[in-house]
Amino acid sequence: MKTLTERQKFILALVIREFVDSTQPVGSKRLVDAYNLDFSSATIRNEMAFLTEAGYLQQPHTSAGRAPTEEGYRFFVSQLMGHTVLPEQTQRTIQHQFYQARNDFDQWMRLAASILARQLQAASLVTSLHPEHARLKHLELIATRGRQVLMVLVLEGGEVRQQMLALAEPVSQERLSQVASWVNDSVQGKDSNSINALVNLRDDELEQDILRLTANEMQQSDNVLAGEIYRDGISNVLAEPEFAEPGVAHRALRFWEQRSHLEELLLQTVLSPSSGDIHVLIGGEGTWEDLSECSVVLSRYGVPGVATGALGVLGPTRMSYAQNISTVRFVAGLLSELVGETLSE
Amino acid sequence: MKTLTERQKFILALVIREFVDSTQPVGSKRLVDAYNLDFSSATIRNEMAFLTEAGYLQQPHTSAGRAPTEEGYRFFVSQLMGHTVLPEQTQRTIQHQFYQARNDFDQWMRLAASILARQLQAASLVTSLHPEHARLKHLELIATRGRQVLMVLVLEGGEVRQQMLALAEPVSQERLSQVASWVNDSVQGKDSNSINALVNLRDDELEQDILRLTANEMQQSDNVLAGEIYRDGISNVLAEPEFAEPGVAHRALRFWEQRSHLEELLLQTVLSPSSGDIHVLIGGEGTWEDLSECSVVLSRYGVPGVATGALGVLGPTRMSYAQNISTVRFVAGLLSELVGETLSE
DNA sequence: TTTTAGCACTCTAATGGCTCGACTGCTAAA
DNA sequence: TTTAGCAGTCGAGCCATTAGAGTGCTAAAA
Repeated sequence: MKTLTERQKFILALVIREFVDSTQPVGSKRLVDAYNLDFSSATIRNEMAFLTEAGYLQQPHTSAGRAPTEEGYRFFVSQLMGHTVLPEQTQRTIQHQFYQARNDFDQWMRLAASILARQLQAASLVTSLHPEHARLKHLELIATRGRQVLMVLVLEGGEVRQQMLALAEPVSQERLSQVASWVNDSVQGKDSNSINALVNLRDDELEQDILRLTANEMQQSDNVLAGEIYRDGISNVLAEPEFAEPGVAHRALRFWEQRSHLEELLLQTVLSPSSGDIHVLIGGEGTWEDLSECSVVLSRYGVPGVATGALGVLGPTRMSYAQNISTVRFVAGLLSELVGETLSE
Repeated sequence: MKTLTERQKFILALVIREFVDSTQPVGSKRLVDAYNLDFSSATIRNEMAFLTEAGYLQQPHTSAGRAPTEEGYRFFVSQLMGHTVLPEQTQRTIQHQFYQARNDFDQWMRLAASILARQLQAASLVTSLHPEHARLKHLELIATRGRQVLMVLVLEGGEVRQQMLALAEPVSQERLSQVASWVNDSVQGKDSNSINALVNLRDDELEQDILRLTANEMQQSDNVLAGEIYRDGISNVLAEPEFAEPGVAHRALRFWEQRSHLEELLLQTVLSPSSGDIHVLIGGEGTWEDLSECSVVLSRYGVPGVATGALGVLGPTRMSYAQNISTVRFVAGLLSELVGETLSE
């Protein structure tokens, strides 16, 4: 990778800014005019030629202006952009919206998605909050028909899981309530391992079964992505000009719609062990074919080691990275605070 | 509305069928060739002219073939189509998929959406099952921080609601558990009205508060659309040729994404008191501007009077109505059976 | 050595004219 | 009542042309 002079960096940043604003490849003359530069268009042309050679800019065709390459965006994000902080006014607006919904615990994530989508005119994604290690708060067993039993687990932190069980033989509601009551008395606050360890200490077969199934369900709940993934604002993205071609739009939408794709994306970025602060994926990064025209900004939120989740936005590669990153960072921070207040007892 | 001869009905049905298959306006000659008709193209032309006059067909321009009008589709669906039953093989495929997920109670709706989307290459929608009149099964109160309390309600039928409360003053977890335990003993199986009636019989302020809040939350739960709306397969729809124009695609997507729009749509069709069997909305029906190129097939499912929900598909107006309607009907029936088995005790 | 004015060149997007072909509606005969 | 035949219509596709934006290069100016 060649090193750039200060002026080259400056021009690269300008080109990106202008391209993001105008949607059009930017030419040397236009750039000089738009920003009242002290250089002539010929100088800009020379620098642009260099930046193109270095792989940071590209030309759609010979007689067109320059557009940033993915590499160009990456350089911009990592070296040029710096830390932007959200304007006070915007911060207050967002805080206010959360304040209004402070009681609707299970609506926070939906709200976060809605705010991100509206604020950034992008598609947003928020996973539900997930305890790192599930602990049982309460168990409920509800007889339905014959051997069918509905099991409801309330976990510490408020997450709820339900599962339909088919027992070996029919059991009365009274018997079920007895078992549930015993389980609630003896294993409250325990995690799946401790519960599993209890199984062999009991003689009663039904109790054993229930303990086993409870532990199993809680193990499943330990999967970071077991909960809901809230999405919003995808129509914002498809309104962008780069998605006018039906093929591009269709690929992006297909990706976004498929939960498994999103899970993979999250696991390989913010949910990976080596996860840093904020992840920025530019143009699919070679791995996500369907996202070739898109960029993704992701962040983790919550209380590390206790309960966390992930959130982020997807937009065209030609997005305002400074704005997107600072907004995602701010919302993640805000949500983390709210969650922290709720969890710390 | 003019009455049609048998032959005119026959030709209308053929034009619709051919148009649905080919995506192209169909001409008289093509129709004769494709179906080996016993009339000449001139005869077809005369009949087509009549059908156009009557408002069932339209020409994009003078020298083009005919395409069905929305009125034409409506006539077809209500008079011509008849009752199609899903092929045995398809029925078994679908049943099999449900059988495999029979224990994942809360996954049924998601699965139903997925099946509808895949089977019909359309966008699908399934609301979560909703009890007509919520009854309390279990209440859990969890102290979090200071005056904050997480309230979890488990309703009969398995629905779960959680809400963050801010009490007048801090209360210990023991006290909360006492109150919860008392509530569980005394109001189990009661609906919101009965619970509200209890409030004034108690002296304890905390108990009164909790009762009030519980009743309030259950009333909210009585709203038919309080639960989740699962969606799938919207990318299938945007792949259809009529959505190649970005404007059309964007409008449809914007509608589909906005929960409030879907709620309104459902309330005015399958959830309205006068609801019949299956609802078919063709081309927005003048009410839904954004759905001008779309049709929607909706059905209610569940056990009437006990717990119900709605499901359906959205596709281009040029859809195979017979196939869509019969599939929606079948899946709704299947889901109703499953739900019925689970609920009847 | 760096910057800039000037110029020849390139390529797209837009425009207009042309043809081809798929339809139609109408008329007159079967 | 049906059909063969025919004149007429209109969009899609295919040039050729043009206007305009932008480039790279060269040689002069700073």
